[in-house]
Amino acid sequence: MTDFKKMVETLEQTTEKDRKLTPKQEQILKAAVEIFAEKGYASSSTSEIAAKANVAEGTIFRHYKTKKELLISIVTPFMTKFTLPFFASHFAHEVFEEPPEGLESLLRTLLKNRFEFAKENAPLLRIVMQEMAFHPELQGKFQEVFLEEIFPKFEEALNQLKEKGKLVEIPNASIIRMIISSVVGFLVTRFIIAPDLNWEDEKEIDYTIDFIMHGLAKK
Amino acid sequence: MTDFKKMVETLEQTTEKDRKLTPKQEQILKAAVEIFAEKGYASSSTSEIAAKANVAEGTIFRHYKTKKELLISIVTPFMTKFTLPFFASHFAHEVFEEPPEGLESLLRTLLKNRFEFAKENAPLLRIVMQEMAFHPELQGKFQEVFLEEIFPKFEEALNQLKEKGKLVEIPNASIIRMIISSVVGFLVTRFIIAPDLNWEDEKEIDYTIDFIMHGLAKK
DNA sequence: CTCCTGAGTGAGTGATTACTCACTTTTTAT
DNA sequence: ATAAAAAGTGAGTAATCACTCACTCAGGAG
Repeated sequence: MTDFKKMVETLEQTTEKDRKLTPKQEQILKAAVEIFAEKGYASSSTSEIAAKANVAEGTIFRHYKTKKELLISIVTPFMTKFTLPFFASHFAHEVFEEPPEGLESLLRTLLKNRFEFAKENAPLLRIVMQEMAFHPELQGKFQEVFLEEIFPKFEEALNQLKEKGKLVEIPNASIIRMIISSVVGFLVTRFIIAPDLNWEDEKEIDYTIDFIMHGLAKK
Repeated sequence: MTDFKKMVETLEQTTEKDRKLTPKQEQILKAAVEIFAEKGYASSSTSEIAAKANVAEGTIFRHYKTKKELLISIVTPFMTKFTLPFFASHFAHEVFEEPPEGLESLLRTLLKNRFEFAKENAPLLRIVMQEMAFHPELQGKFQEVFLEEIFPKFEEALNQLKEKGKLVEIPNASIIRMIISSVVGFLVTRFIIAPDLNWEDEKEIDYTIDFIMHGLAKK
């Protein structure tokens, strides 16, 4: 009985992973996210993070062996959550229903989900885009999550649409690149480059979807 | 006669600006570009740059007062050259001729130019994209060059096309965002994210142009 | 109560940093 | 040929960096 209980606890720990955080630990993560986003990882000092978190510098290294480990434990859960919607049941199957707007509803779901997520996690988005280039560990996570999970699902959906003659006949990789360029280009402009403009989000989302739809429609 | 000669020389100096570089100075710039691109500005040390350039560390500071000044004198000419084609005579006027393919030829010229430029300056492209976020001085240059020069010319061209009924009726800012997202998305994927793939450049350029053209065509 | 473990601390450490400066060498002007 | 200016040098410096360590403290188990 106690064994079973422990088993459950262990299971919860491994699935929830980063729950059960000390208050100070949360303060550290919050401060680190803000400072990393503002000045970049390399220009942020652990002493500054400690100060902003109202914590002794040693406390940081009690929980994270190195500064880089702190970065990774910030970025990894973000990347995992970002990809979750792609495994939501209706993503891959949405394509099969409602033939006329198969791609459109797929895109709309995708874009609206990612929009809300980016809105609530703009600093994290910034950190990921900035630091990806320099940390092989992050590139590894990205590959794991994008190339091996998202890309294949995406490709499967595109093949279905091509068979129905709804899509231009160009390589899937090119199509995916164009979709992601448009989506990321919008999100980055909206939340990183010019977050203070007076954005009409609903309209911009519609424009972006129309652009992609017409750009990819069978001629 | 000598006065006239001096005048010409002065004129050449001010127009050519950063010519007449010492050999060592060129070595410094070359090494700095490589190291900045590889590890990022903040993680690059002046001592490492000096070593790679086969130069004493003091020599760097003889020519550039600070490390940041070195970065700026690398990035600024790049940004200036990148915008030059937008003032080439046939860019703004191209729209007026050959009504049927006004936008297409405009895009093709734009993309092919920028493609070749990015190809020859991939490390610089990387540095600009990475460091823009953290250095207000670079953001200022960008604003100067993009918002006050490129954007207006772009808008003018788009308005002409709209009058001819060739373009969707959505805000110019959105159209420009979509075009640039597609172009930059292609260049970044091609030269920064996955430069080692077997790219069929000609085809990808065509796909990208077709995508933009159909995405923006009047419905 | 005692013992133990994990959280929290902050002064201390060696390495590295951007930058300086007194000096030598090279280039240029006359 | 000579002087002045510019280019180049490398040891030296103060500041800052990520990280360590001996320690205190709180609280749960026995």
